[in-house]
Amino acid sequence: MLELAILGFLYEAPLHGYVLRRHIAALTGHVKPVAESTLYPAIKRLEKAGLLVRATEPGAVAAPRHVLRLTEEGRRELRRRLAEPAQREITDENQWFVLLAFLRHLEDPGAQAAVLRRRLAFLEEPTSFFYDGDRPIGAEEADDPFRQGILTIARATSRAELAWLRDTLASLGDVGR
Amino acid sequence: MLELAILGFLYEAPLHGYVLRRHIAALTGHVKPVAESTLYPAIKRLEKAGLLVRATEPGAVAAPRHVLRLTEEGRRELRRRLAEPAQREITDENQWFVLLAFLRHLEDPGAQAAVLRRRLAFLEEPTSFFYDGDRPIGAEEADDPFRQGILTIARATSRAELAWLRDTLASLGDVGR
DNA sequence: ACGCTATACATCGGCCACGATGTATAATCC
DNA sequence: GGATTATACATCGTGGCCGATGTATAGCGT
Repeated sequence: MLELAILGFLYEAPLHGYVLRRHIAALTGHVKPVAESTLYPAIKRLEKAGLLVRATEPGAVAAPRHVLRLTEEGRRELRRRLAEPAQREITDENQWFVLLAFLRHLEDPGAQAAVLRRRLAFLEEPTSFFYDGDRPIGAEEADDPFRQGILTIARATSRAELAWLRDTLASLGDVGR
Repeated sequence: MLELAILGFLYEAPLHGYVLRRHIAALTGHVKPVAESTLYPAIKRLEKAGLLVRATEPGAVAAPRHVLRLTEEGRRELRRRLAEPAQREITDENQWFVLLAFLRHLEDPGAQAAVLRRRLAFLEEPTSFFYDGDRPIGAEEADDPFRQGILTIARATSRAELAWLRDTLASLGDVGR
């Protein structure tokens, strides 16, 4: 997820680590703060994999900056990760949001629609959080207000996202199944 | 998060690993499947910490079962973790939902309300996913439909949860700030 | 007869994330 | 004048999570 965010932001413009960090903090930081000690090793991994290169520039106000720029391979890799996301990136809202943030970099509307359809299929599967044996328990019959809350909130989110997905798929010219 | 789920389910009744796993899968599995190779080491950690004990029973249909039962210390630890959640458990919806699922085990409504108030404070903070410099970018002006979607969905979720939080706080007899 | 699925546990290696800590400089606040 | 904050990088150790793999037994379909 972190690597996807790095590739996504650098796809738009070369950045140095510090600015990159602030972008990532804005995108996911309120939910899951990104530690510097996670970001810098991640940058190193991507560099080692040949997906980005560093150029050292004298620092504007402090230490010298390492300006990070995606290689052509890095640009291909971002598009690949966007087009073929892992199932976790479809199901986990945190990861899904990161993917959505950069989905515009897939130039083919059909490929974009295909990704949205995977999310749609996931949301259309019936899922409950609690079961009585095999029978799913609805929000009305949950035995405490907190579990009711989970079901209520999840349902509201799901409804909003389904509406948005269907609208967006339609405007992408997707003909449905 | 996993440990909290284990403690939470065992607080209600002793279970063996396999059933515990199915409960956890129902609670969080559609978003983030729980691997057996994560569950069993987690159980071991909790056992080593003195929070639960195992009793081996002959297996009903297969291998012998290890029935897991919380110790008094384990029960105290669950209540402590519920009453004093880490900030991540407040901000990350996945973790927050697990916490909510077991909040009923805090017997004091005041303590329950205090936890909900922390989530309320978090949701009331203004947060945007994207910035133009320091200025947050709203859903209307986001430059692509996918980023618009993120903002739209997040807003819908937030609105639903805020309504539920205020209702529930009121019914817990919370007088507000 | 054979394979598949469910029950029921367990280990191992690798990767990744995080907190703590370190090293500088420059600006701002009190 | 001293402390704090922001900029800008980096390492290290701990520990969690995961995929792959292993070991059994029992039932069910074909």
